[in-house]
Amino acid sequence: MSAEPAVISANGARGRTEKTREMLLEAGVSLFSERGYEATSTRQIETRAGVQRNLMTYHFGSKEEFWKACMVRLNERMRKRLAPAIAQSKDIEPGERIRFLIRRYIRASAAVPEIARIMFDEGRSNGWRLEWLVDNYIREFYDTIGQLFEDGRSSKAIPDIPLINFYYLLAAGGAIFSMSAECKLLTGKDAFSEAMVDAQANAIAKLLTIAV
Amino acid sequence: MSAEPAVISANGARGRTEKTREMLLEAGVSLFSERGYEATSTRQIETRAGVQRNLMTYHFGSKEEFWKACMVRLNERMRKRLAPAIAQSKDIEPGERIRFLIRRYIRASAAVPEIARIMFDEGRSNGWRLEWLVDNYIREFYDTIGQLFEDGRSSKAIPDIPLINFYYLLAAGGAIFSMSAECKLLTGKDAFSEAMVDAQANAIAKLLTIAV
DNA sequence: TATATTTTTTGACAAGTGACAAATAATATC
DNA sequence: GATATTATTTGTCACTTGTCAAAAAATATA
Repeated sequence: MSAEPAVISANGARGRTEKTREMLLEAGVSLFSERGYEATSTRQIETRAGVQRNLMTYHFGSKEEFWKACMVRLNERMRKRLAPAIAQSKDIEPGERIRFLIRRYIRASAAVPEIARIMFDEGRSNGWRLEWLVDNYIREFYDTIGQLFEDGRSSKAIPDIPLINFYYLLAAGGAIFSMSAECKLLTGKDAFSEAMVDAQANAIAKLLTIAV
Repeated sequence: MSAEPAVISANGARGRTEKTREMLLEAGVSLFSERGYEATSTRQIETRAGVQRNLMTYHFGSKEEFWKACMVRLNERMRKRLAPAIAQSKDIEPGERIRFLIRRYIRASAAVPEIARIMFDEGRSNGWRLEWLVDNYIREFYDTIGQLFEDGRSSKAIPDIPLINFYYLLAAGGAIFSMSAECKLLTGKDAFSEAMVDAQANAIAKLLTIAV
């Protein structure tokens, strides 16, 4: 009754701290994507996380730093979904490859709709958040899409439109999931249902590629 | 020096009041679309409008009613751009008609980018604003698109994808203008330049229709 | 067990929020 | 010109915001 409690305490302590941070990050990701940065208060985040007031400041220093931590987490979540798709795509013949990747990207957009929401939000006006997002993630993503675009163009798999428009159409492919509340109210349909995600993935893949 | 000032005063009075409302509405439209409803304060609106504090409450009753007035104004602005396009389209042969309307719609989205911004913003989560927008404008717009979609399908001018996906792709066609700040930072290009608006209109029209 | 460290809890703050009400100024009506 | 109406200006309210600081509790280290 001396060694074991010590170990349990040690894990319990780290576990408690970790859980607090975890709950806060999860609440932050959903609230920032639902309401935007300015419209989300630290107290709202703490309340949804089910933790005490001021724990966000303690664990992350400031609302600004906390937001960045949320973005890191979101991006990691997206990366984990896209990485295997990219790996798998290597074995697919060039013609079908783009279509496959677009479908997987749309599916990922549905699985992590918070990213598109935040991009639509932050992309509107300049500021430290947009700058941070572009510097840390968006630029790299854009370059990746650019590479894929060139490959697709040279293998005649992508229609003749400029990269920029292709990129923003791809990004906009997640709009239906971003606007899931409107979609439900307008059409009565759940944007996240398997059928709907499938339909959207197929529609975007069909439109953004040339049939063989 | 008695008759003239009276007339000027009379016009000046109504003119002054009208100008206050005008300045407020213009400030509201831009601020609501830039930052969203919750993140925009009445004092910010009044400051940008260049009018005194509390004049928004006086002229519109509350922030909520003021927001609705801003939405009416925005919708009117969009309607004025789309109405002539629809009238013109009657003379165009069915095959080319959809393409023409899509191009005009995208151009209108560029001319009034605030609408798409607010839709991306409010479409995310339920609330009185989304409900109001759907009831007053979005539902009607969706039905109009639905009509056009059916016409386009029966004349084989639109690819075989469901209406919902077609609709959200069309709506998202304005994303590049919504995210003009990101676009500029990412690509260095102005999303509102004539060349870019043209490219986007052509790209969406090309992808969402079947070439003859 | 005693002590040091980390985490949680509570208290407080200056600044900002939307809204109400009253005082003042400007304009319309007679 | 006198009076009524409308518009603007100023004052204030209760509430929320992000953050700092200190007290309290929990855990780690010795």
